[in-house]
Amino acid sequence: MTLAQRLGLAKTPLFLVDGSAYLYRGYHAFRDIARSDGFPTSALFMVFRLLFKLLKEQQPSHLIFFLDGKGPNFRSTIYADYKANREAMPEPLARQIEPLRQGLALLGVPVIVPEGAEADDGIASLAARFRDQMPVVIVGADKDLKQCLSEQVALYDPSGKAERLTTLADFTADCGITPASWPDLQALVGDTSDNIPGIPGIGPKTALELLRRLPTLEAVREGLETVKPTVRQKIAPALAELFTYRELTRLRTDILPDTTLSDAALTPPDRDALRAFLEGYEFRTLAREIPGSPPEAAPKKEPAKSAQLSLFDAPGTAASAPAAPAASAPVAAQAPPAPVALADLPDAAGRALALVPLENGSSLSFGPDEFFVAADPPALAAYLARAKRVAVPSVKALLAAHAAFAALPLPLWFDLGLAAYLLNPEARSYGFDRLRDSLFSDPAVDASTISPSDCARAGALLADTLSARLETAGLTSLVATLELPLIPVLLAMEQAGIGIDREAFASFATEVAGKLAVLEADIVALAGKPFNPRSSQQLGEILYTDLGLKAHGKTPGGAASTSQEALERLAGLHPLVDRILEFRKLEKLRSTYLGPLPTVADGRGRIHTTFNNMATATGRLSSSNPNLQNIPIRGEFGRRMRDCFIAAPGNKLVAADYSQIELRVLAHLSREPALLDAFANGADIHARTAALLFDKEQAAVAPDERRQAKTINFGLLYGMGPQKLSRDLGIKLDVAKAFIARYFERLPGLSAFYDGIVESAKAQGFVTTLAGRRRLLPDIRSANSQLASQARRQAINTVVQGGAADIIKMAMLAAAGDPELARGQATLVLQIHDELLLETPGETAQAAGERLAGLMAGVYPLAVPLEVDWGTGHTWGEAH
DNA sequence: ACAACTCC
DNA sequence: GGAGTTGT
Repeated sequence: MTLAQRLGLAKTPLFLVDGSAYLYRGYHAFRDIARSDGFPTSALFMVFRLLFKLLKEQQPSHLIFFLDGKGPNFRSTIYADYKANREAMPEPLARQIEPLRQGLALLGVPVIVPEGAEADDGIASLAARFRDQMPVVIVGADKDLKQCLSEQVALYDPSGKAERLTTLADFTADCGITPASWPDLQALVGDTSDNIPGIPGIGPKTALELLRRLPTLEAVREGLETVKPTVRQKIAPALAELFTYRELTRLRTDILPDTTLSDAALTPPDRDALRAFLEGYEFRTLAREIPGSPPEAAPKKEPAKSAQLSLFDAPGTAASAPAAPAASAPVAAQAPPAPVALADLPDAAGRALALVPLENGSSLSFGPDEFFVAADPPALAAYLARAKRVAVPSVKALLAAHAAFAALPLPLWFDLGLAAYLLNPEARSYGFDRLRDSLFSDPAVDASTISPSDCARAGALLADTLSARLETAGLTSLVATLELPLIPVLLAMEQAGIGIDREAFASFATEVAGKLAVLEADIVALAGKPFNPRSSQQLGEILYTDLGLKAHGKTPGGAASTSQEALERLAGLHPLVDRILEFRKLEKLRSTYLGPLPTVADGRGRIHTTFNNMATATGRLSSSNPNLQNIPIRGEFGRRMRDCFIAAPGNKLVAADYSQIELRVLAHLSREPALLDAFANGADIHARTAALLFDKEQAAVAPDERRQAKTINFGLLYGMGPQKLSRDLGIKLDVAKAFIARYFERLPGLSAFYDGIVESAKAQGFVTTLAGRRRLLPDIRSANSQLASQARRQAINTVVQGGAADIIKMAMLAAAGDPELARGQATLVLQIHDELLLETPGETAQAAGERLAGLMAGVYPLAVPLEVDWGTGHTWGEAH
């Protein structure tokens, strides 16, 4: 049944397709789809499959495919943060745009790219303009499109398994407000994907309740006195911003003034060219759907369906010439590399900006991967060696680009990204472009003398600005003694990599795959109908709708949760539940570790991660591509997994980890006598806490009491709230509250320490760690109690987690610079927050372990001893 | 983009 | 509390 029939329309509607949305969705959903030569085709596949479905089922006469306009649009001029946390279009997706335009031209589908606006704005404008001439169906899934709904305009999302048709009636029944109030709703609730904060503490429920009575922000402002005080308090201070947010969400209805209905008319496709195009991207099933295609031997998928495929014969049948493919001008032309120049050369006048264009006229660029267009790195390095200071976006990236730079003395470098990170470790990114732009919007900086395109001068100004700020913030020595020296160490670790045992991986993977196949068959049989157990959505439907099980908790998105925690509460109620839990465990193992890791190993069977030193708010490192900091260790498969990581032949691995480093940092900072005493005497800290909490001798503590104390001890590092504790422990909220109260009563030093942190954070606006690292926490002064207590938890966690991060970074420096370890040819290979992994010739392994443990334990004197557990072995599992 | 899972 | 990766 066509949509026209379902909607009771007399005419075939005009279809307006939110193309950009489907490109991204296809790109994300089928990341792995690519042509056999590796060219990514995921988004193309999604779009053409969608269009074929539409053309086939709906037989439209008019349809427009919209893409987002390039570059900044009017929204960023209203609000600088708009979509600020959205990255540029990923390169594999960008490469599909030109082919997409060609294919659409062959298909006869008109494409519109609204200039300075987004696809949604074009859709809203044309829907409003044409809806009186013919009914409109918007094809898309973006929730903001809901504001376009009217009697003549419906919203349709055919992608995915369950297609969705939303009409005005559906919307009204659902929300109880008119579509025109949608932007007002979003302004209140916020939208993370558009970086619209909304009002903290106001969710969809509160906002809808409000808007049903007062349907616009204006009405809310007028009737503010009638709003109940708890809500009013949250809204009142942000009233002005709310209007800005609404403008961002509100789609424009006044653009594309010159577009007429005839621009939306489909033209007949060039079937042969289209078929060749689809085959060229290896979309063989799609190609075969085009009438006149050779039936092809084997596949029995859709035998005689081509009879329905009159779609391509739509309105005027004549096989007229296809519209010319979009100009084949280089759409994806890369932005020209920013010319750079950041060396402060000694000069009579003080300094001259360097120029860095070299003899051959090439220049340095600041791309994350490529620093050189054509420059000769050794020549450049020699040139830079004459400088007093060289500022670069990322020293680590530069050193990684060519070994020649490693010869330059470390103090020469000024790392712009690192400086910006240390000044505010919560900013989104520290790329040069972002930093440069920030200069021009910073009221404290006079950037009037430089032009935005002059990267050389911008870079130098940035270096001056950041360096002065580091000084003011007391961060200079952190850079000089810890963060900068760590950079070559991290790079060396990345380059060393860690070996894997390919055979161990293979046999483990085979075993897991076998178990998964059995489980999946079982699961589907138990469910009674085919479904994908990887999909939480489908699983929720089976569990909570079909089987009628009771859901425990919801996801932030409002759906019934199928999380491990929720599922474990259902254990025993249905055999499906246990299998799903088992399936999830194995599937995670397969998809995250067993499958991908062997494929990223180099020719010598070693995996090289990237350690990011500007990623976390607390000063920890992070690891990515692949992440080697979350390799399983617990559970029945942990050991086996770590046994897949091995030393090179003749070598051994040494694993050394700090015991309870965060609790020790806490003991040190708080000087709480009970903690100091426990650690000084090598006591079991959790048992000791339990003894204190339950008023008994440590020897009399029951295992469950120890477990509870352990949960509290950990919760405490995270700033702990009674809610989370009661959930984790499975106890009532007031019991948890009483528990916490008693805890602080017995450990008064902690209580005082926490108060002190919060007080100083309030006074200064930031907290600092052992090494002087800082984190800004403006929210700690917020009148919004939710925000304030979140900031309070972050304050506590940052000094503890960040302090531990400082210590292990010092240990890494000590290990990397230690002559004894160097003599034994021991090299660092991994850091996992409280653990260091070293690879060393078998003969020196024992000595290296002892040495490493000694260095780690002695690197920073705390009020309690730092204990280090260590071991060696051929595999990582063994070394533990 | 979200939900789920891994680690410390 | 802090991360990264996978799947849909």
